[in-house]
Amino acid sequence: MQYFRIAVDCVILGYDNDTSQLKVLFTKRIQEPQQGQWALPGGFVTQTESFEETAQAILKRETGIDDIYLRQLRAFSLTDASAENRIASVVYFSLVNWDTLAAQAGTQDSHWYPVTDYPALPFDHGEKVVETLARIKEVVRLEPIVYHLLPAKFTLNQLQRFYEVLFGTSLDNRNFRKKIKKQAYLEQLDELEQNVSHRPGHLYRFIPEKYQPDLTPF
Amino acid sequence: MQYFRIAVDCVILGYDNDTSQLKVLFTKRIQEPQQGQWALPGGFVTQTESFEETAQAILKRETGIDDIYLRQLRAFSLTDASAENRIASVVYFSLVNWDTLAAQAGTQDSHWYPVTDYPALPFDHGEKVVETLARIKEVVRLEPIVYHLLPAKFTLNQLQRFYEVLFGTSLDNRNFRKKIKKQAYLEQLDELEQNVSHRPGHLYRFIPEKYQPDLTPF
DNA sequence: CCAAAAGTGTTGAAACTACACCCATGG
DNA sequence: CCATGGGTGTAGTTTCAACACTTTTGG
Repeated sequence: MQYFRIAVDCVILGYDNDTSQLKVLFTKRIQEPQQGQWALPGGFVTQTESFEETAQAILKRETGIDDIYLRQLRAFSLTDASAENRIASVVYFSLVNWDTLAAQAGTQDSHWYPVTDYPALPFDHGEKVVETLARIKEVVRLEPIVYHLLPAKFTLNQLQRFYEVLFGTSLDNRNFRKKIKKQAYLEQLDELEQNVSHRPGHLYRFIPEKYQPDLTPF
Repeated sequence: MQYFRIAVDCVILGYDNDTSQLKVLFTKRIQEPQQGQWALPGGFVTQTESFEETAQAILKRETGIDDIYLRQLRAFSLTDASAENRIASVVYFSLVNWDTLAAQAGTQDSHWYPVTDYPALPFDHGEKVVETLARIKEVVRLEPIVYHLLPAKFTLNQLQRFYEVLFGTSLDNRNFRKKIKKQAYLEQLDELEQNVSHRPGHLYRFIPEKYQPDLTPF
């Protein structure tokens, strides 16, 4: 009978509103193999933890934040495989609000890379990042998870820019506004953007309770 | 450091065109715990296999079929947990063409239950079935995986009935036909349904190559 | 007053909903 | 000729795509 060690790898994504870039967090590996290389933050599942608890601990360690959107991508079987020391991994992805991050710049041992431009990763970590991004595009179309990546208050144009960055398209501003303003889960606030050197936009916020999944066949 | 055994559990779904029922395959557990109870077919991952290979072996064993649509749902951490003998599980779901099945009736040790009415399952198997069905509804809206469940040649009304069963709604026949006939991946054949005591329907088939995923933001 | 982004409306095309009757086959 | 399900069209409504100019603010 075969026994495995199980690692949890986290694809932690943040969105930098200022530069309109989606970023992913890597950490320097402190152990062999591949010591010193950038890789997905991860850790082994311990005796008493669920996978999700392991993931939460990794997120807390890497970002300092407790309450983070977290969702499993899937399990990968051939991570770092060798007959003697076989490791499986379970990948979680999480979306963090860049504004609430202390270490936006990264540290000695961790760095946020744009998802469009990051170093080669060891093992199957590259595949994990790519698959996560594909999955997020799917989920975004079904549920408004976008809001985990944006500040609590945002303008419609910031929201539009995010969609454009994620899908790599450009959207018609008027049509986008018409469509998004019909969503019940968006609320316009009586506040304006601050400290911008142009006409300030109205701020909106997301009301998760008002989101209802669409259960129609097509 | 904690070591795990990893099981693969398979949620195997088939669609019975005659009764318009979606069914799931259970097998009798041959070992303790819960010996003799109906449960998801499963098996442990061996030394040299990937999870997917394990799943394929289970499918072959249970259905006799090699080439089956197979997709990972996700990993579950607390399956059959005890501190001494901790087991993780990875759930795959697969969609089989009921027509090609030898043992549609089930055997002594395996049985197809309607997804609307099946016995209580041990461990977290019930949760796994429920989550699989929810996931399939999501995926069906994005990709035409429906076709794995239907016979190679089918009528539009059979297809409609399937959607109705899966989503538990009823669809307008004329509108359904208009919509589905626009899909490039459906081809009308020069053949009619056989052996029905009413006007026979035209047969259609699915052309997977013609399916293009929709990559638009909304 | 200039630069920069916010905000707004209309029109034609396409898609969606609702709805009722005739047709082909087997028994 | 009866029962059963197969197959079809239209009209009103809604949604969608395309498109350009005025407004507000900071500097």
